[in-house]
Amino acid sequence: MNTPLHRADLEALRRVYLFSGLDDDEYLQAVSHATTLTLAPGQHLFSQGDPAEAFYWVAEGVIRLFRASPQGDEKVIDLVGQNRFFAEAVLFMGSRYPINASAQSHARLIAFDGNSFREWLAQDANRCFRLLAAMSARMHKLVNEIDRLTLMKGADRLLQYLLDHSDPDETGRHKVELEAPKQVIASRIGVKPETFSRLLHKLTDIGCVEMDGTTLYIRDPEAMRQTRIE
Amino acid sequence: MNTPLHRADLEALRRVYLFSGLDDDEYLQAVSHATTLTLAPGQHLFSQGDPAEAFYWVAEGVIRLFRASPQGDEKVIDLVGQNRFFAEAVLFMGSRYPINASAQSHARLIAFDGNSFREWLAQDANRCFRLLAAMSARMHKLVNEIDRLTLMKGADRLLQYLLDHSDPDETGRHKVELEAPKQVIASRIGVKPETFSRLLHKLTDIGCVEMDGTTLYIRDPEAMRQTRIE
DNA sequence: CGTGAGTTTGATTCGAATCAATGGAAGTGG
DNA sequence: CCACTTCCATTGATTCGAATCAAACTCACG
Repeated sequence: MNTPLHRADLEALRRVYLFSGLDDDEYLQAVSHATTLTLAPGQHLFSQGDPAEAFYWVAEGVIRLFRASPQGDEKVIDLVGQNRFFAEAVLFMGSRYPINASAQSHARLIAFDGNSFREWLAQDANRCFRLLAAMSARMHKLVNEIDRLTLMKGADRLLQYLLDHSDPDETGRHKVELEAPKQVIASRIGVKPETFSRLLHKLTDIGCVEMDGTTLYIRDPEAMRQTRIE
Repeated sequence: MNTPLHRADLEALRRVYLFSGLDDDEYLQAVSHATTLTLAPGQHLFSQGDPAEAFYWVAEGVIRLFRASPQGDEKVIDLVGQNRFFAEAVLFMGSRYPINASAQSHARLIAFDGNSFREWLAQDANRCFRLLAAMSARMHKLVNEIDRLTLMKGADRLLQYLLDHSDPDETGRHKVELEAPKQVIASRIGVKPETFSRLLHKLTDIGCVEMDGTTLYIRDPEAMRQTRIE
């Protein structure tokens, strides 16, 4: 289902770093080959090894990026929410996606055709610089991820994840809306669902966290940021 | 210790992807702000959080890139050997190195000044494309790394590492020269030294691998590539 | 209501870390 | 050249975190 871009998406996209500060011409040229597509919850977008012909921006919903092992286990590499790009790095690589992507929820995506976008980039080194910066940030995140997987225990990774995803709400408490079912978050932080459940309970027992269905509240984020769980 | 580039390095650098296919002018301009520096074994190059003013190419030796935990443990992210770049992604980021770098052995590096190099890049989108490609490849490697850390057991990661670093030698056997002390390789694949030792023995017991001090021989790489250790 | 996916809880197993000690190999200095 | 230190690798005993296996429980949905 490919259609032109909605008005609202055009405006939102223009504010993201990759496109900010462009004049009208430049911008319209950049998005001229972009199309909207809609995914149902669970719908598959691309698989590891598929030829990479486009990259994406999430206008609405959550996309699950994951690797699958030969045994059928899957490891969620990232959950990509609103206003974020994914798979943009692939445009300069072996031309194959290194991961799988599925819609975690109902989602609306903006797809950028790879060839057209490369042409657009090639016209101006400044445009490339934006992309380079975005990719650097992405790499930095991946290194952090490796670091956490090796240097931290499950409980620490969970806490870290919660802190990274918390927002102060009306009452001043720090709220975390889980962006996916718990088993998916579990895979994201690198533990099994059962372990995830237990870890979460440990955190509530200690008093770090209050749980209320799919939303959590963190008691004292600042104090916690240094904390190690024992 | 900063000195101009050696003749041999100039020629070798010219053959690497980032610079290949440039005319003399372009190339000389690219390396005009590059300097040679020499590190003694164990010498520190930069720390996580240091302002990033340069990136590097390894002319000789091995550089250890690593993260350190507050507890003092360190995780080796990568061992960068001859003819490879590192820290190039940082030029477009927060201007701080996200990792530590030390010389694992005696090493000769070519340092590229960040500002000058960015200027050089800015002159031509094609130059940026080379860098984008290099960074994509790097990201792909990081994703693989995460995948292995979460989806595979220690023995599998070790085997994988050995396969990735094996070369067929004169006799047709597949040889692996360990690029660093075993404890460092251990950290690289994400296990403790003691575990590394035990895993290596398990592999030799099974008959996958022959060990001879710092060099290893893999019996049947092709068969092994699919293998899971149980 | 039933059905089934997602979550929780409990008992058990397993992989790897930890703690502790021994065994080289390389390098230093008298 | 040998004693001595030091770093690195190995080996064994034990502990610990997390996976696995198995079973209940919850709750949204047809």
